[in-house]
Amino acid sequence: MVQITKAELEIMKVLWAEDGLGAAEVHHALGDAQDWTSRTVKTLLARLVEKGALTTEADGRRYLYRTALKEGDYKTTAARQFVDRMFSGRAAPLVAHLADGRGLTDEDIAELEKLLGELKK
Amino acid sequence: MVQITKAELEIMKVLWAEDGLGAAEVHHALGDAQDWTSRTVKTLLARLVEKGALTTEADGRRYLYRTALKEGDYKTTAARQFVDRMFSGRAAPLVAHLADGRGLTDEDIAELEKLLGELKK
DNA sequence: GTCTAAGGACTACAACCGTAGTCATATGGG
DNA sequence: CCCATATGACTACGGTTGTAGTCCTTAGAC
Repeated sequence: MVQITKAELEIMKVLWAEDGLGAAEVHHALGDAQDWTSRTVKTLLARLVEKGALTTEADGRRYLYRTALKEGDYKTTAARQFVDRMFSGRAAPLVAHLADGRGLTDEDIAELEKLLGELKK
Repeated sequence: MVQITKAELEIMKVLWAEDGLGAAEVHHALGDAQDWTSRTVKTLLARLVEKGALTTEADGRRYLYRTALKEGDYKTTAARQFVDRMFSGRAAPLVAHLADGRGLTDEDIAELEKLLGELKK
């Protein structure tokens, strides 16, 4: 699985939300969330293409960027890696730590219960 | 919260398991898990001290290293950061992604149910 | 007492990351 | 037709990380 950094992930999020944007559009979509110049955005896009996480399609004299890495696949792998590194692969301690401190919302708990119900089938 | 890298985390794990070891003992405890020279281990220990994640206590002409950062605190923060970055802070999608693919073990599911039961109180 | 070996302090160095700048080109507005 | 501007290609640069090496001191083996 491709390794995506924190900054690059922000770019991927934009393109997962709307695929096939040009660099300027990605920059715009980031808005104030990330205070990056268009140069920075383009560097990150280029690095993602190099890594194989994005593909380009010529559109006149610019590129449209498309995700080559599926959001779900990436997140599944990332979650797994994280849990392996931090919690020896066990999900329960992870959730316990999340609950600790900030606490899970009631909604989180309800969703988790529903999920567990499905998993047991 | 101190930022701890992947390699540094391996060192912390050793000291969380048994606090107050010397550099050579940490190196030994890592065993074959990490194929590092003792130099590398000492560099990582020094960086962790610099970051404030460990403290030293002189023991003759060597140091004993002690954790200054509690395992639970660190893991809680790390888990939160990860969930925020990847899943907008929602726990349920994270668990869903973990379940996807490898699947959670029955034990995981049982633990999670127990945990949810406690959380609802 | 002398020499080796273990320890800590300091230094190294390439790859990666965040954040951009420069350069050449090409296009659309006037 | 010309020029500002947008775009992509390439380059930059300091900080972090992984992975060590060198140097100096000192304690213990003999």
